[in-house]
Amino acid sequence: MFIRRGLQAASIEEITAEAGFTRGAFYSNFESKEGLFVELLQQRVYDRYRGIVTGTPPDLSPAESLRWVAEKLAEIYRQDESSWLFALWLECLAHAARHPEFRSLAATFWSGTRTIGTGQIAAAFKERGAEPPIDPKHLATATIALDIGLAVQNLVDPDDVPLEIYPPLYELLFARLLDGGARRSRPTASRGGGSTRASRRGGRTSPR
Amino acid sequence: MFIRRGLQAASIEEITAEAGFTRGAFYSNFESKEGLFVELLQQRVYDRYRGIVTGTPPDLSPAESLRWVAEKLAEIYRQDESSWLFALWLECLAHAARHPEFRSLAATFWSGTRTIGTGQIAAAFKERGAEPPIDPKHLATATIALDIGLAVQNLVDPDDVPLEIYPPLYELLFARLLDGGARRSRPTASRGGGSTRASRRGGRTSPR
DNA sequence: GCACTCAAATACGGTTCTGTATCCTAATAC
DNA sequence: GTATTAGGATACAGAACCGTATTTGAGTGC
Repeated sequence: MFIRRGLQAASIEEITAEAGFTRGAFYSNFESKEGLFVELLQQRVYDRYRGIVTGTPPDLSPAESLRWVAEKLAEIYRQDESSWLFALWLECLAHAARHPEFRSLAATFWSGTRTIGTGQIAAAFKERGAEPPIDPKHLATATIALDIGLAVQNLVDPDDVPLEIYPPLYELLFARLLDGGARRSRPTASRGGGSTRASRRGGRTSPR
Repeated sequence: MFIRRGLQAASIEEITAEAGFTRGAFYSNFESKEGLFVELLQQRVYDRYRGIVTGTPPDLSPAESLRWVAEKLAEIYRQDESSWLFALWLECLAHAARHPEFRSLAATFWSGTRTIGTGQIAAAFKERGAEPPIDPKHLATATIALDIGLAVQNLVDPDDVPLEIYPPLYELLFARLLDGGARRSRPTASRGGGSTRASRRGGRTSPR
């Protein structure tokens, strides 16, 4: 019902009716609508994310394991139709803006991804014997930020912000950075060869 | 009332009462709550943005005019306390996710910024006689995306994503790109000298 | 077989909001 | 000075929710 109607619009009445219960049953099991929402989100969404992150084979190289996670995520988005998650995610954020106690919940959307991203980026620099120009955690944050920002702009303006720009942008901003910025630039790289770590990520990594 | 209670939570009753009118008066002047919201947003927010963009002095260099816009925006955010805009903006997006007719409205948040950003970036490349590695519009989109994504992550997780990482990240991802990627990297650049175009933007450029 | 318990149903009282239909009144036209 | 009109107030009638207090009843222990 949250998916169908949204966090705010879904009423306790609707939810319980859909489940075949009454409102009285609800109040003897949950604190509030938000309480139910939190429990559901933990069970149905976060646990799957956690499973992916913790289930990454440990013997992969940084580039390979990043691709591994990206592909698992892409699987989820494909099978779930995915747009419902995006809507719910925005509603969750909007709620968090006015209800600070909700923020830590919303934060878990990305904290896991940020952690592994940080590790992978640090490893990639170490592998090349290079010094990161900035805290790898902040670089991981930036990759997530790009993902969020592109998804949002694509939602409201798909013509000006098509999803196709994901791979070349990741390639341009991050892969090149990891490579030390010394590679020769390809003038018309808009089609992105897809041979580097970033372009392999294939676009979406934020919940959508 | 939209600011105080939010787009969804604000009732027509509250709004009219606050304005010293009755609900009957409302319905003889507006189509719906959303209709009022759209009119208000246009008048109170977008017009100010438009004024800034169109009011940019035409004789500035690309770097200078970008900084000019950034400073004007920073002024607004400072004087308005600014967090109400962020909350409203998220609610607007959440609404747009479920009501496609709202998306074009939400899109105007960034279309103006994207347009001037595109022009500035193209000019910067031309000034240096370099070929953009990707459509400048997409680069402008990326700067906005970074801004959105960092703001969102900062909202829910200010400890892991402090606002201080804005300047060095812009410096690292965009300024360096504009400079052709040939500059010597400074190992501990987290304090970002602030001498380049991107770092001068000073952080926030998305509505917040 | 009886007492007990606990989850769920029922019933209640109340608030808030919506949208419309009708009435009022002050300004304007003529 | 009367007629017109349009914006706003009033009144109406219902719908949707909420949260709680009380009751029911199916299972459980003994």
